[in-house]
Amino acid sequence: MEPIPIRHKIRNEINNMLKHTIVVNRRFLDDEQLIRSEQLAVLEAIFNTNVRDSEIREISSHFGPVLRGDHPVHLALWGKTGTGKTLTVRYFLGLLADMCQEKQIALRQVHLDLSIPRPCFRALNDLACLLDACKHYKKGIALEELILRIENALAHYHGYLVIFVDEVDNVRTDKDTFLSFLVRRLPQRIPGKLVLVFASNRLNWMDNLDPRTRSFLKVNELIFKPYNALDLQHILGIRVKKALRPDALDDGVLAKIAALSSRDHGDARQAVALLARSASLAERIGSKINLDLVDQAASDLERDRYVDMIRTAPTQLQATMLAVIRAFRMSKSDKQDTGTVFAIYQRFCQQTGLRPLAIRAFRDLINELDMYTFLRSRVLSKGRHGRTREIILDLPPEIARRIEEAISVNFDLPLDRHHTGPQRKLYIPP
DNA sequence: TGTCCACAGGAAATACGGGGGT
DNA sequence: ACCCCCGTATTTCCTGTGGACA
Repeated sequence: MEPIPIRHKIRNEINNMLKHTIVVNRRFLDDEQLIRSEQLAVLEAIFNTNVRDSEIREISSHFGPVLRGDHPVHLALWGKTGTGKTLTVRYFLGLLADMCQEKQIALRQVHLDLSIPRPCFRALNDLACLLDACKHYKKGIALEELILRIENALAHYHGYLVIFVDEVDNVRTDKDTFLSFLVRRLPQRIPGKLVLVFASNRLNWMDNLDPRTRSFLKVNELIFKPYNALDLQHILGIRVKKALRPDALDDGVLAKIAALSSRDHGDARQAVALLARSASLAERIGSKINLDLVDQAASDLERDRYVDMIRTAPTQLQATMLAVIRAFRMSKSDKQDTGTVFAIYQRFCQQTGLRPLAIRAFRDLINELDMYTFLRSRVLSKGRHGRTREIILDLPPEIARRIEEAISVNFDLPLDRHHTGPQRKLYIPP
């Protein structure tokens, strides 16, 4: 007698869900799941609404001379994340490669993606891999050796070589070495025609560069403006058409998503993510996507961003964050200083067996948390009572609680008492 | 006016572990 | 197997400092 009602229940449940299906084709809400041709189709649809028209025209005229056999100067692109630099350039370079092939012009293009920060060494290593010059090394090989291998790999190539350096300013240690190699040394050592394309999200990334490199660097600059609400509406509209049922949206939902996204970043990827999240919330409660759901989705996304970040962060950074949270919980004051938080951190280390860091390193961790907006801090002098960094935690309590949870889970696991493992930098989701 | 607190944060030194060369 | 080099994380050492208080 038991199984039948359950079967009914399940059947009802599923039917109910199907009835409320909003997402017809989920893949179009997530670029990662699209195959290349679909990505290009979406991209072309976007370009066809004239959204990145002027930028494409500029890039075309920059590279046009290649088809005549001329050698264009380098190109520097500036624009915030999610303004389509990467996609536009890759799309364009793919097209250019095709055209060159038709005309029997040798052109090789590589995409050096530095979207996660890495030191000069890693960056060069990646480049070497892209050029099939060597395998991936972790350490232990001299920079000079890497450079020689890259040069050797290109020693007999006479055509064009376009290197698209994505997010240049993510080269942390020794950006000068990296760029001076690309800009000054490489062109002189290889017979091919080198064209560099730099993309960056800081306008002034060239300012604090070795002056010798800068004077060597002849570039054409191009700025990608953040998408405005209207552009975003176009972009979202295309996704909606491909992914959702036609009547799934309330009036004004698209406009609201576009407005929210353009207000605080103008990032198309985040706008699409917000749409996707709203859709899945709507599906769960079986309604259309309405304005309230958009708000809720926005706050969910923010929460997830923090929690994901802290979960993938190095152990010591997690411990620091936990110490900060505990400090606030214990004192009820809305301000804390480095000393007190450090004491709490040390006690925490004692309890869990984590090897405590010295105060100097701890201060750097606090700064890192500040950078990623887990907290706010500023140096403050209290006269006789010394000077300290005042720490303010202004995360919504709900988010703070989730963060604490995520960290605690991590520390419940048995710990390596002599943990001295290398500290990874915080992973920033693209 | 000078003192002195309680740190900030730069620089140099050290520790560490991977990896090539032999 | 051994040595040495390298990049990176962390420590040690150090100088600097805004302003309340005497």
